[in-house]
Amino acid sequence: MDNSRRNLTLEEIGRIAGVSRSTVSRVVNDLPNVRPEIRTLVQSTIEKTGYLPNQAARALASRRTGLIGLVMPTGVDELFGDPYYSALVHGIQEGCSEVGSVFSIFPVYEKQGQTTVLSTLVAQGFVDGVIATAGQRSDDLISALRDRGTNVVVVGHPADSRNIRRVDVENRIGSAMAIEHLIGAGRERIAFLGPTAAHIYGTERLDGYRQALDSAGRTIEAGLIELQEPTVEGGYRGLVALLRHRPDAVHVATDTMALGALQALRDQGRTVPDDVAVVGFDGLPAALETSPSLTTIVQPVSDVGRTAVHLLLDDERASDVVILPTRLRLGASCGVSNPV
Amino acid sequence: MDNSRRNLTLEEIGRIAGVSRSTVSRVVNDLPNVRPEIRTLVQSTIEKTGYLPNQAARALASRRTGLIGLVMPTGVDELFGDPYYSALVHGIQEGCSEVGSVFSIFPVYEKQGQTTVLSTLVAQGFVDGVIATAGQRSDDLISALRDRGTNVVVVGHPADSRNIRRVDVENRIGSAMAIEHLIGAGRERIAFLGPTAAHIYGTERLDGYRQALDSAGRTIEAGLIELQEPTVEGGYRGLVALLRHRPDAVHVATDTMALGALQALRDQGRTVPDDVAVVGFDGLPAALETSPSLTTIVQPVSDVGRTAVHLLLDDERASDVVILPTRLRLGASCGVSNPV
DNA sequence: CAGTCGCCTGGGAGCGCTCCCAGTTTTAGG
DNA sequence: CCTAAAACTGGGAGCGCTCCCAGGCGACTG
Repeated sequence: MDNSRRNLTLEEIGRIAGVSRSTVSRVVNDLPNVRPEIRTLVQSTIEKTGYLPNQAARALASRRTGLIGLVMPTGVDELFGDPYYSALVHGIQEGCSEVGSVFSIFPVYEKQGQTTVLSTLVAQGFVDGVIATAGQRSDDLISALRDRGTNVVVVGHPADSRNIRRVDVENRIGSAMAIEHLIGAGRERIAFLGPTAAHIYGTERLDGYRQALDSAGRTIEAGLIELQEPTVEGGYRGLVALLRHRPDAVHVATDTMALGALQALRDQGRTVPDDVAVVGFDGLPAALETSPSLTTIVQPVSDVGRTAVHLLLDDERASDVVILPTRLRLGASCGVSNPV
Repeated sequence: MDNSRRNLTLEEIGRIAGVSRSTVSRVVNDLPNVRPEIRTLVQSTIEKTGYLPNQAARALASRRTGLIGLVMPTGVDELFGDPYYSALVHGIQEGCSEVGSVFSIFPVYEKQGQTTVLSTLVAQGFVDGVIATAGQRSDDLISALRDRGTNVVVVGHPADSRNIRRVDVENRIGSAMAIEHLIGAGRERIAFLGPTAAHIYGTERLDGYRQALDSAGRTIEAGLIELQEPTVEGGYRGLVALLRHRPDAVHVATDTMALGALQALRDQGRTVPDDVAVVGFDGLPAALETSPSLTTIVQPVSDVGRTAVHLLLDDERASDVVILPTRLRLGASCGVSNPV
């Protein structure tokens, strides 16, 4: 391999191999209509010269870059450490390699006009499309991208979801499953502990809770519903508040909160699942390591990432919203023995 | 703002404003030689039309993209959760906004030929330059990038550092400071607990330990040197092993290992700093929250990131290697009262 | 009032690629 | 062996921008 500074062009490779720019282009892009021996010849001169196509020129001519961006309006501090994002990134990565794109994370800080900076970059030519996660801080950005005509797919449910393609999970059905499971386990006073109303997924999960109780003919007791920040601390506080209303089960709408809730139950001398059964939501890895292990509603985070990539690159626009199913994963925290 | 699908071009903006493509370009790029009233006029039509320059065309013509990439050959799982990376990313982000570049993280998985994929992307036109962190897994990649002629700056010390611009910290001097501090505190049997030899920074820190003891006229006892994986567990194991040689102080060469070491000391019934003084290395946030709080050698991670960006974009190539100083931060784990 | 300089302005010439079409060669068919 | 179709090949015409140069114009000089 030649380590020359300057990069060669298609034209030059063609000159060396004794063919035209077009033929070299066909070989590089693996297109048909090249005689096998010519193809081999060209391939070997590409190899020999260490030629790499210029992405800028390619992007300009073809109007595609082969780059997909994940914008993260959450600070990097949150990103680093949240297992949800880790799984999501994995899924996106997988999806990208399936479609032959490259994947890159654009961390966005909220300082002055960063949103502007971002849409500038993203809007024109840098990327083929953008995946963004819904959340209070990103919703403005998402709307801005949509209004700019940027190819964007949202993970989750932004406040303004008009005209936005998105991938989400069955929040409502998932939480309903959790409640049905607890009812099936003979629980009478089932509480809900979830994130504040600012988080749309939380509202959806609360809806599922309400619907499931309703369908079972139970009354919904306001005191058995507690909303807190979706953090470990929020879970702890929320559970302490709930205990005053003597629940015998609680559906904690995020596993992170469930971690706090389990700790609170321990500190308050309640045993899980005997005194209080717990069912989480999310299916984070940490939920497998609690004691007792957490029964939870698993969302297919990795599939969400993969699906987002495909949706982003799907020209046919088969569907604008894809909702992926959630499933119940039994642990020991709900008082039901593991399935066969 | 007009949300038309198709993006306008410089030429079209010019036509609307009644000026030429060149003048619009001057306004967009904030170049001189435009009459103020014309500038205002053009700016307002740009505003009105929502025009954004095409980055691909710009990159092709100017040979610059304004994008800086951080390649992460460590799996995303490691990345997510390592506070070192979090600080580094912050620093790079800062540096980028200082020079007006955009910053993007390229996660690289080690699957088949990902290295190839990466250098393809990175080598041509996508980015102006790449920042890579040194480490066993990334060293091949770094060499490959260098050989391709990619503009690259390495953070840390790769195995093969010939012809590579890099930013590093004073590992040797830092550890020497730690030892001098412990000597000054009256410690007699000072141990070293660091990462295995595969980690070059660890070797440098061990060198600092040796030099400082040497300068103080002390003998170096092989049993007081212990190398383990640079994890919390490694720190725990390493400290347990060291205790057989009755140290009254230990310099743990990474704060992560120090976390494990402190736990081990606690489990073994030793008090810190009375029985064993501890000085760490890195200055991670977690070191502030241990009990007792960890005295440690702080490396300016954020500055490392900023410096890397400037080095990457520095045409003059003022210097090829920048070594940033480390400093001692006093905690309670070394048995010296806090400074005034 | 001519000459010079500076500030502006417009347009040509690419950057290296893709896309498309017109040619040329090969292959198959009659 | 001729012809039609298929397979292959080369080059023109951009993609939208930057860079550079030539020219226009007003202001200042002597």
